Amino acid sequence: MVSMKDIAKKCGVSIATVSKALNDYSDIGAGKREEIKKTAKEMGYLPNSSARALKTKRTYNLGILFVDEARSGLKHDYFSSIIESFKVTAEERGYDITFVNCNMPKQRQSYYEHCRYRGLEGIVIACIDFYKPEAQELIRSSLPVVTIDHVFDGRTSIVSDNVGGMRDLVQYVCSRGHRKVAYIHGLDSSTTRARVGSFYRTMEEFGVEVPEEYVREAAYRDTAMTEQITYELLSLRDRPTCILCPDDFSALGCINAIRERGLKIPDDISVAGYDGITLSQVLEPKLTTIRQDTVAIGRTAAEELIRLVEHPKTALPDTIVVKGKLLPGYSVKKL
Amino acid sequence: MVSMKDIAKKCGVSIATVSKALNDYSDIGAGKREEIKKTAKEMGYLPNSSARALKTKRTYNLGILFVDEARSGLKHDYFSSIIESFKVTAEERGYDITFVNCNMPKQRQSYYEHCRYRGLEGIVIACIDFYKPEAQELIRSSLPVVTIDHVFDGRTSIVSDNVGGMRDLVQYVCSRGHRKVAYIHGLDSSTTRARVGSFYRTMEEFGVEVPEEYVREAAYRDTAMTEQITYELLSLRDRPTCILCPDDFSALGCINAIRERGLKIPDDISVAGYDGITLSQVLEPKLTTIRQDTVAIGRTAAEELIRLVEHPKTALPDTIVVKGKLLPGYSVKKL
DNA sequence: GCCGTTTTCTAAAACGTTTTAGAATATACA
DNA sequence: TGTATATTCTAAAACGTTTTAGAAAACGGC
Repeated sequence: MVSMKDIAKKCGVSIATVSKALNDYSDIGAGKREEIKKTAKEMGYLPNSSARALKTKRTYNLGILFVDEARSGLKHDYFSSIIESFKVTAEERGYDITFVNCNMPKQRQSYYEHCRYRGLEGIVIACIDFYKPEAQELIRSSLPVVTIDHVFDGRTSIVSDNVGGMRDLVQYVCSRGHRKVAYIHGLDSSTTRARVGSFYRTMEEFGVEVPEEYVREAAYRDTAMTEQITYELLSLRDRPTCILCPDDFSALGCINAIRERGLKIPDDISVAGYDGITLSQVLEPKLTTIRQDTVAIGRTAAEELIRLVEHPKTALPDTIVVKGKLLPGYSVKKL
Repeated sequence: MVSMKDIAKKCGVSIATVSKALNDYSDIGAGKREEIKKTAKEMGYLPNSSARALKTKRTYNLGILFVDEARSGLKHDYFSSIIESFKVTAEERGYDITFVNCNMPKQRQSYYEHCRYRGLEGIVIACIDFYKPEAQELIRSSLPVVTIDHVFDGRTSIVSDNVGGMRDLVQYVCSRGHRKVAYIHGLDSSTTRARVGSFYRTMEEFGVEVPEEYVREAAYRDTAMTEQITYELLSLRDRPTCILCPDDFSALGCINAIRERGLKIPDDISVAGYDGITLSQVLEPKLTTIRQDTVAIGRTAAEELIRLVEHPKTALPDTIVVKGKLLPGYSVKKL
């Protein structure tokens, strides 16, 4: 590997001069600068990021901690879209992205230790069990951290507008005349709590008291559970006219159950999802859902994290809410 | 940040001794070693990977180049599953994963340059336009490279068994009595060519000549195109009894078109996909498809890449074919 | 021709490790 | 007891940068 020393020798100058020339210091004469740059290119010189990092204490490397219990981390459309957007923005700003290791073998380092070891300058955390001690250690650490869809006191977090999203969805459903609305919500999490709360409140605004048996729980993306629960909802004496699902994917289970019973969507019963992933708009009928703005979430997360890294003094921690958008689709009938 | 120097001072030994103690050199007395390790832990010491990399020329960092034209890189279930598996294996072997940057701003580095700069020890390439000059530069470089689903002379590649997979699928379809089988295949690529070739050959083994109008082309995952083409296939005087789709997701377009025409799957017409993503087994009816073994592909890619990195002499480049598995589902009727 | 500036360059230290070569001490053997 | 051999430790160089402090040269003004 050709280093600055080689260039210095070839150009008959000192290493310092090479460094300054390549970094456009005003110190160096224009002629010499160009000559050095030229021979650097000719010799195929590339800077060594390790050496640079060692000296400057800047790695321009961000970490991304992203693993869910189900080991389906990257398969989850919603989160992988966010990551993709985060990556694009970070790279445009000159940062690389490294996964925070979670499967290390011997001498197991904690998340935090691993981040320090690798010199990651900031971490974005998503889709993880935020209450694991290891996660807490990282979140409580002095490293710049941005969390997604989970708020921590004194830290920056980007959250999808679950309250507003669910409000819009319920308002749409109610405005189409539905009053008997069932909600199969996800397992307990801050996201779920926000949506459930917003569901109840908005229904109340429409003067509707939701019967207890209309509100059920199923794991996100678990079609088998939504299918089973849908059967039970359909068997109620007072059957709902519309079923809200935890997310678009699990809505498939609901849809299957409905069709299995020989009912038509939306003629006999209405269905809505949440997320607005590609799938939802390809189903027949198009699913009524809330599109979460994954691009904005990812981009904002990157911008905020980089702000924390580059201006630790002035960057105030904050909770940023990213609005979603109703995709009306055709799965909710006008009564 | 506490460094070896601090530990050395505290323990009253030299830096060299600290280094050796922490790295379990036989040089250091057992007592001293434990004492040093203990105070290192107490002081919250963490090694500095940049310094270590600078000295040892080993970063234990692998790159992953993964971006498709549609910018939907991480959304593609098949590839993101592979990545996930690659990541798990690499991390177990002590390597971290960094994305090879493709959105750098000024002084744009090529993929190759970026890999060198970051000291990535090996690169896995997937889901990219392999013929871009920039990709070629990387593939032809001296860096250890493993490609996925694309074979390059003299390089290691992991490919899904498209020939065998399509053979199994066609054999299954034919064994259920189908002879009029249409195939909507993906856009031209080595993967597509393998599948199309295998399709024709296997049909031939069953003594069937496939009419030209049965073989159509649609972009992968493009439901609008498969939908349109399915309409056309259904309008043929001699309509096929089974339609093979480019992949599971795009099969949705096909299914929608069929239902729109008032036909039932599989009673009136049969459908099959390819990939075996979660979605396929959640559709009603369960989709007949080939499950590509993304876990094995990712794991093998990591193992081979690490082999190339650690044993450059003895690691021969090779093409490794990973078998898939037929998921019969219920979308192909027995005639 | 002298002095003060400006411009252009360099020496050398530093970042935090690893590692080589060798020093110092302890141990074994005769 | 003296010598050969292990054992345990250290000094110092090296990895490839960046940066500080200052040297040398060129320039202007008088």
